[in-house]
Amino acid sequence: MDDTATLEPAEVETTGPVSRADRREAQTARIMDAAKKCFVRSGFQGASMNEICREADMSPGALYRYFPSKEAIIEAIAEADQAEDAEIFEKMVDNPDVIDGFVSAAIEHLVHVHESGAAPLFTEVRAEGMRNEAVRKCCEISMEHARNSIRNYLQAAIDRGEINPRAPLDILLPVMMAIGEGLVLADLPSKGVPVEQIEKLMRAAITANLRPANSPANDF
Amino acid sequence: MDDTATLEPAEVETTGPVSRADRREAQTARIMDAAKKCFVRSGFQGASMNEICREADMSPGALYRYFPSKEAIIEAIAEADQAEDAEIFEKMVDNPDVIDGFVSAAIEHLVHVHESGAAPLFTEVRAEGMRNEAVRKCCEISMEHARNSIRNYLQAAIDRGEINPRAPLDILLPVMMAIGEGLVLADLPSKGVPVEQIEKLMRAAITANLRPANSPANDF
DNA sequence: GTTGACAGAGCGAACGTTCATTCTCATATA
DNA sequence: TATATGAGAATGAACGTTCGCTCTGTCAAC
Repeated sequence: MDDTATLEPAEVETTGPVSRADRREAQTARIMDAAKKCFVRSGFQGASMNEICREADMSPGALYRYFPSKEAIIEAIAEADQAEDAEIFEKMVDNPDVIDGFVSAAIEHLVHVHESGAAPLFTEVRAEGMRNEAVRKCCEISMEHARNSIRNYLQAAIDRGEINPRAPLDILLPVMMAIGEGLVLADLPSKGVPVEQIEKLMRAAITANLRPANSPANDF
Repeated sequence: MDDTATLEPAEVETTGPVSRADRREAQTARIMDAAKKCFVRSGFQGASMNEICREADMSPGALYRYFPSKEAIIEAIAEADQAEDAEIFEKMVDNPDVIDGFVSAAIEHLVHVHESGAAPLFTEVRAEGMRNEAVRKCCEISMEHARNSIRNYLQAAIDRGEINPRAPLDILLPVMMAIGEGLVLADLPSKGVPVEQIEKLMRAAITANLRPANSPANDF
């Protein structure tokens, strides 16, 4: 009836053999995909291993060959989730316009979370991070990674005299990231708010706090 | 050893008797307080009824006289939590300066969540709302309540010609609320960011989007 | 004022179920 | 044959909830 997963040994690619390592990787990914669905549906604690096995079309015995525990699956997902996000803010440095660079990165993140339907998972990871030490660590590391990328980016712009932030970076960064995270978690596009509008308002908010010095006529 | 709760029939107040209804109310509150602690510690699904009973210093049999199920406790807490928040935005209308009114309300909310240590519970409620219909409804109702309060407040200011928002209210409100929620959930004061600084940056962001017409010299 | 029936409150063992995990055994690959 | 992979029944612990019971305070009847 379902059979949604790519499982059959042949037919998927024309290649028949598939090395041991490749199969292991594919199976691991299959479990993580299934687990994500279950976690979104039922939460980390609410999803049972049986539910995940059913979703992955796999027996418990098989699953436990790839992950030693439920906890390990949660951690792997949290890690993958956060690693994905970190990338976005690294591309930011290529944009010479610091405000456009930051806003574009944030919006790209927002669109990515929206389109992949990851907002519930994101929320779940956040909640789990409040009590699960491993998940918290993982979140903090990726957060700090992003924060450092942004900090360097903004500091360079400050040094060039392009912006004159309303507060020291130690204050500004956490606030800007909290604002961004709020916008991402709310998943407004799914509620009918167009991305372009979100971007416009966000840009105004960020501009007001970064205060570009040489900007051609701020219109407010 | 602990005996933290107000349980003893006498001694708490000079009044000895304590009516049946009063005791019921007190016990209900005691259970909800204990449950909150457990939910923060272990999550809605991770906290067991036994854990809650232990925290409330009460047997399961006794607890089930007050709540028919674990689900019912969760709903009661979510409801109380959200009802508390709604109040803050109703007092907002008393402030004639619309930007100050909005920002002050948001900051008051933020401080309240920070001081009551409610951020983890808030996060938990959000996550549970993603899958529990009753909790979702409860969140949406209180959200809409707050949104309506703010909408009326801003619309009046628009009609008076005091502000000229950068976008229609249908767009502006969800964005502003998402920003506010992000700031509340991040609980920045607990990470060393002073409230006054958050307020300053938030005020700039909001001002940039509401665009007060008669404001004496915008400094950006 | 005493008595006795009654209702609400509370207790904690016990229930059936479900959980994460393990074990045993079969199959497929090399 | 040797080894990695898989299935699925089995396991014991923990879960939410229920049950039968006791205790305590209230109040009408006398």
